[in-house]
Amino acid sequence: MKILEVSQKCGLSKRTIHFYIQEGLLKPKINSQNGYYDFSEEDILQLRFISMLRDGDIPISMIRHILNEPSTASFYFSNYLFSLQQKQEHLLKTIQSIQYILDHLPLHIQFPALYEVVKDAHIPSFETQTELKKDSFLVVRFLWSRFIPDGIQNDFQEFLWTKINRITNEDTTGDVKTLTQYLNSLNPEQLELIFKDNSKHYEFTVNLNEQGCIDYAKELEFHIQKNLKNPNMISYWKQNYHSFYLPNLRLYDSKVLQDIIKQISPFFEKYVANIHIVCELVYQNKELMKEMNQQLMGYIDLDSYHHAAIEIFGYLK
Amino acid sequence: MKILEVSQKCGLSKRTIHFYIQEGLLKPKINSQNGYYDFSEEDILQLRFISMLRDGDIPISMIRHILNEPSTASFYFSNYLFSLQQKQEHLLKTIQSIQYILDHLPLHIQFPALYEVVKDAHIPSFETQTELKKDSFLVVRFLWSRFIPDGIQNDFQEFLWTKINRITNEDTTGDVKTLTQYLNSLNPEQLELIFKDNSKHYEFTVNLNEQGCIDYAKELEFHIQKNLKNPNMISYWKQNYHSFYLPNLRLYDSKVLQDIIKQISPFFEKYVANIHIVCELVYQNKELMKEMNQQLMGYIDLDSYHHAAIEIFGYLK
DNA sequence: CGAACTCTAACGTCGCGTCACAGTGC
DNA sequence: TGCACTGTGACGCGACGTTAGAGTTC
Repeated sequence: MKILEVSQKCGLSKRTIHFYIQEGLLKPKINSQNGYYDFSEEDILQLRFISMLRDGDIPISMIRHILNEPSTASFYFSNYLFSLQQKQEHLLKTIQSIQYILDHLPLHIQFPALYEVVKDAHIPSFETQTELKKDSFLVVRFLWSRFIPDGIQNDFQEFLWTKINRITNEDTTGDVKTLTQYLNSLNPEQLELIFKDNSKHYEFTVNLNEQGCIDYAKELEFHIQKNLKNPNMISYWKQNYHSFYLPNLRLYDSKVLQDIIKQISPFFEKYVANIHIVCELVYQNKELMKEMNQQLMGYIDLDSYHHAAIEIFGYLK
Repeated sequence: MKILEVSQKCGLSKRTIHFYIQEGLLKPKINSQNGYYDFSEEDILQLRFISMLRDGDIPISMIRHILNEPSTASFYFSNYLFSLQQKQEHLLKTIQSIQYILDHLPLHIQFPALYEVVKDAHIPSFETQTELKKDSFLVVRFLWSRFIPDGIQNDFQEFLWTKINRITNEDTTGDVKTLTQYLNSLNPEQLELIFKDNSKHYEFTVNLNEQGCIDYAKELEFHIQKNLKNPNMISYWKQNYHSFYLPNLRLYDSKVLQDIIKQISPFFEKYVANIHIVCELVYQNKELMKEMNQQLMGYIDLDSYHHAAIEIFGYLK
């Protein structure tokens, strides 16, 4: 399909389509005979998708990130909604101010008087608030969605999911807030990585058989030794421990939440069991554990959260 | 005063101030010794003014027009308010759509499903509506404000002014709409000219004494003759007759409105009387009137509105 | 053959932020 | 002399619109 037809089908100008291609939002085939683009039906769908998001004034870069890694969409939409709400507030106040100006404009408008009217209208300045939403929406998805690979299927699951949201939202430890803050501090590449990693890692561990667990444990031991010798790794871990790893571990460790997830997810118990087996194996290596405790003094708690901590540190690359 | 101090006093960056100077919004003195700007207290006021309007995201060009000719401020603010209201509507709908997306996002976000959710969210596209406000605010000011040079001073005047607004708003002839449309079609320079002209012309005619009227009548005769020989003038008049001159004349001619204006304005009767005298004098020149009727066939009505029409045509430059 | 189409490249928009550079004041 | 200040000039951003030019298809 050539560009004119696509242009008409999507209601976008040719220039706009060229621009999206240039920006890497669309990668149509190229006819090597003449260098013309050859658009497929999928390209059309993608263009329509882009067009719809652009209607909401969603920036190109954000659309690119969403296309690259759809799992981050919740993150971007959630942040975007927040920014729109701020804009909306500002806009409302501005409208009131302009209305005030019009209502108080003298018949013969001259400078000093006009200045006073505008001053009294108190047009608000727009400072982007970085204040965090206390909404746990993002964190809940980040933590638990991987364990429900087929999504919510029935009313009971939905009920439980709502419950998880409520409980997480009522969190008083500050862990949810800290995690939200951490996710917001990441740049898009890091975010993409972490979201991708999340599901890849889940898929890997849940599918381990007996021998797989043993192999993985050995691999982890090896990696932990390597990582402990790498000062960059050590400092990376320490930097992110309190803002990410610890709150993460604590939230996973919540009995209440685990019980619910078990009911929703057919795989969660398998996942927990495998992690448990693997980490117990590594934990046998007393010398290694001692070194870990020394090197990561204050930045690890092998007694309370050792299972997951061992695995996460070994998984670091 | 040097720029750093100004920057602090106004809460604007040095770059921003430089930019405003470059854009002609501010014209501070220049110290010829070293080429540094030397800001006055007035400059500060003006900067604050600019800054306040910028807080409302009012474009630089609009601010420039307002500074150049404050009397056009009502026009710009009024239009700007309208555009903000449209933005607001769009923003509200968009927020609802994004909210919908977040509410319906599947746990595992993949492309085809995401597309469907976004599609069902119906993100509205933003088409700038050129639909006119039926508000007569602008036209009322444009028509009548010049006759109240000292502005509204007391409750009685305010009462009458409100009445004028109401009556004009209820206009059923379409003249108000036509005029609003015309004003909106002008570019900023034309607008500036027409608003400036409005009050200059008023001041001139209201201050004419007996001899002044005679002189002005002669001048008009001369100009009319000249204009009738100028095809550009003829076509200019014809082009603007139905969209501007005629509705203008008809609205001025309204007995109801004239009666009210007379009560508000101490000068209106003088103005009307002078115009009447001047035009009657020109009207004596039967030959000229005949030629006018011929040349402007269908685009003048010397019988119904001859007074003002004669003067306006002669005043054309 | 000419009209309509295709590509790429480059400039313009708007309100500054952010260098870089050269001169000035204390 | 050094450091903070002053000016000007140029590039960058974002999402395209708008030519302009060279090649292609029908």
